[in-house]
Amino acid sequence: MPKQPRHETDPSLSLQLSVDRTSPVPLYFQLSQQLESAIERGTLTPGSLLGNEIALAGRLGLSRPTVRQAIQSLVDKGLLVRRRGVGTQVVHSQVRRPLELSSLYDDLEAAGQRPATVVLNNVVEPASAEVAAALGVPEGSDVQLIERLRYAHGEPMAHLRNHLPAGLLDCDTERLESTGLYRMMRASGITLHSARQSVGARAATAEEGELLGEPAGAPLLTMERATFDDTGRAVEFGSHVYRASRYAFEFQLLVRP
Amino acid sequence: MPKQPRHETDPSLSLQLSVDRTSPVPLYFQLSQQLESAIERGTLTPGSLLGNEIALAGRLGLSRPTVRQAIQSLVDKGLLVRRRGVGTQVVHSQVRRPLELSSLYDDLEAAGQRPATVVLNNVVEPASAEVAAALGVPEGSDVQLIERLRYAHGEPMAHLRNHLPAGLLDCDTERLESTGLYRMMRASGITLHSARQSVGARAATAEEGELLGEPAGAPLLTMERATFDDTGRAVEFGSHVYRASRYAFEFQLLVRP
DNA sequence: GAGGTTCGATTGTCAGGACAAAGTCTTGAC
DNA sequence: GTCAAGACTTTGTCCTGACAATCGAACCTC
Repeated sequence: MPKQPRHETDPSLSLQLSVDRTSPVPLYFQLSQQLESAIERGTLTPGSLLGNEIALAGRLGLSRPTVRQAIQSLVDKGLLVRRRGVGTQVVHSQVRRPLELSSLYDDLEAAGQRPATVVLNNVVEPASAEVAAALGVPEGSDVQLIERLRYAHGEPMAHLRNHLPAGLLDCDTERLESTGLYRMMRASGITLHSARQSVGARAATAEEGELLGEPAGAPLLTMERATFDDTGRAVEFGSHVYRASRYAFEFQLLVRP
Repeated sequence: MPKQPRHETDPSLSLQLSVDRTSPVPLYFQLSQQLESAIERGTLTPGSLLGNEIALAGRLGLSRPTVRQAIQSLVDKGLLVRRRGVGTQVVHSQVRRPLELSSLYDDLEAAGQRPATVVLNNVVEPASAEVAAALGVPEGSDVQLIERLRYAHGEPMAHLRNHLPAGLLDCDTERLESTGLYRMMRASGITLHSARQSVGARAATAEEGELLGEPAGAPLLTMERATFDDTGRAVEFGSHVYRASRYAFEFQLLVRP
């Protein structure tokens, strides 16, 4: 019986990889996008080895650091795994997205559930102690309160209470009913950086039950979230409750190596 | 009035940065750790500019790529922000840890709450349809079931049900009561890679209430989690319930740029 | 045949240089 | 005084080259 060669045929050979040096898009990014779409498309099958970096660089006319940068970005996304002395492998799938700072609106829309919003309240009020601490503003100073009810498929889904520093955003009620809060922030030039979240559960009060169409005492999923931009300024503090019978948080997370 | 110079005094000058070239620890890692601890310690204050990369490299006797690699790792952690033409700034705090795949045991221990575990069940049984799908094994094949009650400060905290592929881990009951499941996995050479989680809420059944010291119908926080190693193999599927009155998930997350 | 050893393959780390792109600041024109 | 153009600073991208660390497999010894 003939010996098997150590490596199967390099799958990246038949991959039609190429880069455009006249494009303003960085070369490493062009490469990482092509690899990522090849993985999603299934051209690069899970478990298969990517050819070694030096050969890949030579074939594409790139330097090894550039190729490494492209591969590294996919490793960070959890799509590839590198092993010294072995090579770079496509992860055996199961990876979707590693938990973004997503708005409920975007999530529902992406899931094909037509989201709808009713603004219950949109006023400026003095900050309570809790809100002031979360936003890093003086207690009693002006903050914007936005209170919304979010529907999916015509059914109430969540009760959202957000506090924003006053004047940060033009909180037009009509726009709030047609899109998500984060989308409005990004559109107005705020670059979101990080968020601190707390997810818990508690029983519904009579009022909450009324709003959400659940009996009093029904279990609710709660989330509190403070969001910060890249200067460290708090841009939003939210206290939300979700109907546990209709909603759960789903997310993927990666182990940092 | 005299003009202010553009830059305040470079804070990294008084930082006692140094690298040990005889150490097996990579140079970029030594540097990033020193910077990180300086940030945590408060020596590098939020908002302050790090000296430019080239000067920093020269001062430390390193090359610029090495310094960049160190800085980049902290940017990925959310501790630093780079701006072209401006410099690298320490993020205005608020960042702790960007959500790890942590075990409840480690979390409780880190919080100073002495965790304790009682193993209720530790048997091999045939996989149900749900478990088989989550673990990627045939329905009815052997899987290990571990059922535990986790205490903190002597109070019941959570009811943990885990299913593992049979034979993956030596599930010694005594070790299970003295440490966490993930720690056991890592110790036996399994490299955790990613997990898919779902967090929700529901009312406690009578049995659950009994176990956890809550009345029937009390709100419980639920988590289901499938964990995968770097070959894509499912190594664990857990269905856990937490007392909502005593536990909430807290985590930080970063916006991927 | 079993076990340790050597060796090739592959990624990890590091250096040094060059130019491009973007933001800030100063200078100058109006 | 205001606005625009240009100089300067800083990070972003890319290249070439070199050696170290680690893994897997083939090889050799016992």
